[in-house]
Amino acid sequence: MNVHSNSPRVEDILQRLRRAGHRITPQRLAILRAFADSHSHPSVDMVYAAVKPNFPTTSLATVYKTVVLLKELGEVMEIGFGEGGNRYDVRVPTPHPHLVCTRCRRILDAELDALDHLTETLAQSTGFRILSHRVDFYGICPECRRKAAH
Amino acid sequence: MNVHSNSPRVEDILQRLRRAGHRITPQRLAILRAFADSHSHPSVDMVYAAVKPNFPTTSLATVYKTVVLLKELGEVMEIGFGEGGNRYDVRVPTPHPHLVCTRCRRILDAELDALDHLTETLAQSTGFRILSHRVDFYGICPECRRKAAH
DNA sequence: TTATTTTTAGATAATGATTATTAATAACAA
DNA sequence: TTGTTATTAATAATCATTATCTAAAAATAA
Ligand SMILES: [Mn+2]
Ligand SMILES: [Mn+2]
Ligand SMILES: [Zn+2]
Ligand SMILES: [Zn+2]
Repeated sequence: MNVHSNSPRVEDILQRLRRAGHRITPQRLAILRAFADSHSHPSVDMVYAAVKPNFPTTSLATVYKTVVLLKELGEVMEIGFGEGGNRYDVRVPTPHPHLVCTRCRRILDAELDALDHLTETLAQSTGFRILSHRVDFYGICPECRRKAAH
Repeated sequence: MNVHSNSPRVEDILQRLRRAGHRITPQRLAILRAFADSHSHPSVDMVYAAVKPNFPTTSLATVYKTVVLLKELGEVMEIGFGEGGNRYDVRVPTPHPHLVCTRCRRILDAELDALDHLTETLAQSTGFRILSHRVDFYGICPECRRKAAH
């Protein structure tokens, strides 16, 4: 496999991994690529399934440990869901709103320019020091709506 | 104990429990009151701890089963948190924004009049049929800020 | 009331995603 | 190439929640 076939995002992370003294193993590279390639905020299982064909001996525990490492370095954001496992965003690892389709389980990024201003207003009115947020909208995505309209 | 010492909210729920053919047991009453009395969106463990002194034989499983029942009837809203267990809102069992203090773990209701309009705008621009939401702001509450400023 | 039926409580086992453990392996500096 | 040591893979442990099962309690019938 061509060593230059990585996205800029993957190259960035690889550099910071090396700088922090971590080793670049084939497993890590494959897991990292799987995370970065996905646009649907994958779960650990989804990444595991994507890596398995190329690295059949890969352990699920290794995927989990890579997630912990990437979280520590701030390179992945965990989106917690009780049921059916957490989801991850390696492309944009900072808090931002999401649209969650409850039918196909896809998760899309949402644009909400008003959010920052809203947060500031809330902080002023409540006295809270707001440091982060979790903003999810649940519903049915356009594709699932089209399918449902037989 | 006076049978009329319940809040209107508790009375409402009791009526609907009876109407649905469920029995009002002392355990259920105690658990229900503990949920309704709390302003901090308690966890199952917190409710269990509140009930234990009055009903020492109460089982944790009974608290969990009461939660399931109340969820089915739409009388409690579950707020999922991966770490340390879920939290519950019996006072306002419909989606609304929350302020979560990451220091003392308290959860407060937040007023966000702009949210409905925001949701509609987002639905229009994305084609999603938005049915629900989860809006949490994480930070340090005023009391914890005061304590931190020794 | 007493008997019969159904619901619920309490104890505890099972579940499932995640984390911890540990011996074997391999990345990488010298 | 070799040695050091991080990492892997397999698997056990964890922990909140759910399921199971029996006894007790409550509703219902007789
Ligand atoms: Mn995202
Ligand atoms: Mn609330
Ligand atoms: Zn969909
Ligand atoms: Zn606080």
